[in-house]
Amino acid sequence: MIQDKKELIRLAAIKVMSELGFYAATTDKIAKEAGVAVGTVYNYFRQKEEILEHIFLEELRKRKAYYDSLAEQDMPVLAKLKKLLRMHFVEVAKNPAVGQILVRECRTPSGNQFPGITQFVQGIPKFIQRLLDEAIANGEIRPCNTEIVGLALFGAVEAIVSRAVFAEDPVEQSELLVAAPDELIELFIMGLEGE
Amino acid sequence: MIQDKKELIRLAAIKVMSELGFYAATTDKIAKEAGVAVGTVYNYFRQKEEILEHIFLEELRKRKAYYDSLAEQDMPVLAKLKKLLRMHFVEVAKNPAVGQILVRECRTPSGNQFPGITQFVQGIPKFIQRLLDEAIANGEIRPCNTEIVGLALFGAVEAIVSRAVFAEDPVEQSELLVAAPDELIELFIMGLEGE
Amino acid sequence: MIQDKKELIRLAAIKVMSELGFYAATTDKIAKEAGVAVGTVYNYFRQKEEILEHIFLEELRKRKAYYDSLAEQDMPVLAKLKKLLRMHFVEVAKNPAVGQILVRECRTPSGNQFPGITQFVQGIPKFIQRLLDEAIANGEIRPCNTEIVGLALFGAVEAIVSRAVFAEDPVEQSELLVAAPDELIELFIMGLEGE
Amino acid sequence: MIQDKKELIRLAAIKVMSELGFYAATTDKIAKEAGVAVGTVYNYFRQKEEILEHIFLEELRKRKAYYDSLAEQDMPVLAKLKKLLRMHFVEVAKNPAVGQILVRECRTPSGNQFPGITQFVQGIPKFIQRLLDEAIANGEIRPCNTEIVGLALFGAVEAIVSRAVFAEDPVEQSELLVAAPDELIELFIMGLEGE
DNA sequence: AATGAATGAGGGTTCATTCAT
DNA sequence: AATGAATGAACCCTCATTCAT
Repeated sequence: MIQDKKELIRLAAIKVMSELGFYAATTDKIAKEAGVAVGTVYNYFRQKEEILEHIFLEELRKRKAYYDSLAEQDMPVLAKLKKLLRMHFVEVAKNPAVGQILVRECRTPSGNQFPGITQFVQGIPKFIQRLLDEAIANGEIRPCNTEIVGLALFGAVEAIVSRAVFAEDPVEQSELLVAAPDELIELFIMGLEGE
Repeated sequence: MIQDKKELIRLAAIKVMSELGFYAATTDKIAKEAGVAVGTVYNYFRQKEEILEHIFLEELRKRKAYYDSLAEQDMPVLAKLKKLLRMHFVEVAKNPAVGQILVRECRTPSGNQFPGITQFVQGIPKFIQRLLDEAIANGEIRPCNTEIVGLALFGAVEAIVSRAVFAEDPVEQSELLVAAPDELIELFIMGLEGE
Repeated sequence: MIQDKKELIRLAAIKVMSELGFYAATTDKIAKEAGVAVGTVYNYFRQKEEILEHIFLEELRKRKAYYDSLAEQDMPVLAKLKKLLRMHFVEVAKNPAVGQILVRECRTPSGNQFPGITQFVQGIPKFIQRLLDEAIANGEIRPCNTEIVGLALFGAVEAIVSRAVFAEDPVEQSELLVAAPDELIELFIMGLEGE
Repeated sequence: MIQDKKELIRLAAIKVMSELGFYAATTDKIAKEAGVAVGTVYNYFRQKEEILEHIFLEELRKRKAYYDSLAEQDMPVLAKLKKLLRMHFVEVAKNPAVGQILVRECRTPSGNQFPGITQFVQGIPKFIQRLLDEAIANGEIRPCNTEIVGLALFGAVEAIVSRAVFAEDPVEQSELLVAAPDELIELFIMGLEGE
C-alpha cells in the first residue's frame, strides 16, 4: 500500500518533470498531480532530489534486470547488445515522458549531489562496455577501447532519444525511434567488426 | 570597451556556471566573479538566460567559422569531418569549463525558451549531416540515414566530453580527450565505409 | 481560521499603507506588522496589488450593504442620501487609516490593473447618482446631470476626507469630519432644490 | 537656453508620467522621451521627485497668475469664481496629460515629502476660499464654512476631471469637460445663494 | 553642460521544507 | 499516515543616482 503511494508520486513527478524540467517542477505541482498533499510527498522522499533519483534508479533497475536476464541466455554477444538497445528504445517509445527526463536531467545537477543519476549515467555505458569486452573475447568484434565505444554508443542513443522525444511532430518521433536502433546497430557493428 | 565588459561577464559566467550549474549560478555570484555590480550584468544581458545563450552562441560561432573554413578547403570530406571533430575536442581540452556547460545545459531548459541553445544543439549535428551527405555523394561512404548518424556522432562526442570533463582525475580527462577523436573516427568511418 | 489570518493581513496592510503609501509599503513590512512571514502573505494574496484591492473591495462592500439596506427603508430619498454621506464620514472617523488609503490610492495606479479600485471609484458615485435620479423622479430635487453631480459630491467628500485625514492636528481632523456632512448636504441640497 | 532644456524634460515627464504614473515613470524613460541622457535630467532636477513637484508648481503658477489677474478686475466675485473654474477645465481639456497627473499624484506620496504638491493641493482650495469669503462679505452668497465649501468645490472639480481624463472615449471626455463647469457652477452657486 | 555606464540597495515573489493537527 | 498552512532564505531584476569622461 505504501509502495502504491510512492509509485503514485513517482508517476506524477514523471509527468510534471517531463513537462517543466526538474527545477520548474515544484513539489506542490507534483503533489497536486499525484492528488496528495505536499507533506505526503515528504513522507516518501526526504528531498525533492530524491524523487528524481528514484526515477533514474527505477529505470536503471529495469535495464539491469533485462541485462541480467540476457546474461543467462545463450546467444551471440552482439545479439544481446542489439536486444539491449532495442529494449531501451521500446521503453522510451512506450513512455516518452521518462525519456525526456532521462536525457534532460542526466547531466544537469552538480556531480555527486545525485548519486542515483551518476549510477545511471555510468551504469548503462558499463553494461555496454561489458558486452563489448565479451564480444572482443569471443572474437565477434575487433579489439577497441571499449570504454570509449561504450560511452559513444550511450551518447548516440541519448542524442537520438532526445531529438525524438522533443519532436513537435509525433510522427517524426515514432519514425526516429523505430528507425534509429537498426541504423545505430548497423553503424556500430560494422564499425566494430573489423576487416 | 563595451565588448570587453560583456566578454568579462561571459567568462565569469562560464566559471560559475561550470562549477554550479545554470540554476545555482546566481547573477550575484556571476557579477562578483566578474568584479562588477549585478546591475552591470543587466546592462549587457536582459536576463540571466541570455548569458547562457550567449555562451552557446559564441561556441556555435567558433565551430561554424571552422566549418565554413573547411568548406573552402580541398580535401576528402571525411578528412574534414575528422578535423571538425578534433577541433571540438581540442577546444574542450583547452577550456573544459565551457565543455561542462555545453554538455550539461544543452538539454536542460524547456524547448524554445533558449533559442540559442536550440540553435547549437541542432546546428552542430546539421554540420555533420551535411558533411556526411557530401561524403555519400562522393562515394566516400555508403548511403545511410545521415540525420540519425549525424545525431549519433554528435551524441557520442557529447557523452565522451561529458565523462572527460567531469572526471575527478585530470589525467583521465586528458587521456579521454586525446584518445577519443581517433577511436570515434575509426569507429564511425569503418561503420560507414560499407562493404 | 483562514479568514482570521487574511483579516490580520488586511489590517496590517491598512496600517502600513496608510503610513507609507502603497509603494513604500513593502510586503516585508506588512508581514512583519501582521506578525507573519512574507510567504504567509502570499498564501492569501497572489500579489501585493491584491491586498490593496481587497481593502477597497471590503470598503465598497460595507457601503453597498448600507446602500442596499437604505433602499428597503421608507423615507425621503434625500434623507437616504444624507445617511449614506454621514455613514461614510463616520466610517472614516472611526478608521482614518482606511480613509487615507481610500483617498490616496484611489487614482494612483494605471487604469485597469486594479479592477477592485475601479469598482470602488465608479461604484460609489453610481450609488449617489441612483439616489439623485430617484429624487428627481420624486420631485424632491430639480432635474440635473446626475452623473456630474454624483461625481461632484463624491469628489467633494474625498477632498474633505483627504484634508481631515492628513491633518496634523487631531482636533482639526474630527472637527472637519463632524462639520463636513451637514455643510456638504446643505450645500448640495440647496443647490439642487431649485426655485 | 537652459530653461529650454528644463522645459523639454518637464514636457517629457508629463508624457511619461501621465501614461505610466509616477512610480513606473523611470528617469531613463523620461530622459529617452526628452531625447537627452539621464545625467542631463539630474543637471536640472536633484531628484526624480523634483520633476513631479516642478510640474505641480508650474500648474499652480499658471492658476495663481490667472487668479491674480482676476483680483485686479472689476466684476462680481462669483463671476471671478466662474472664470477660475472655467480656466481650469480649459487647461485640462488643452492638455489632458497634465490633468491625469494632477488628479493622480496629488495625494499619492507621503505628506510633506513633496512640498510642491502640498502647495498645489492647499493653494487652489485657498484661492476658492478667498473668493468665497469676499463673496460673503459682498453679500453675493450666504455665509458658510468657506474652508469646507472651498475644499468641496476643489474635490468636485478633481473628480470630474479624473473621470474625463481617464475616459476611454474621447467624445465622453470632451463632453464632460464642456458640460461640467456650468453644471458645477450652477450647483454651487444655487447652493450658496441662500434664501 | 552633456553623457551613459556603473552601481548596489532593495523589492516582489517563489518554493523546498517543516510540523502541529 | 496524511495534511497543508506557515516559514523565510534566497533569487532575479529594477532603477534612482553618481561621476569620470
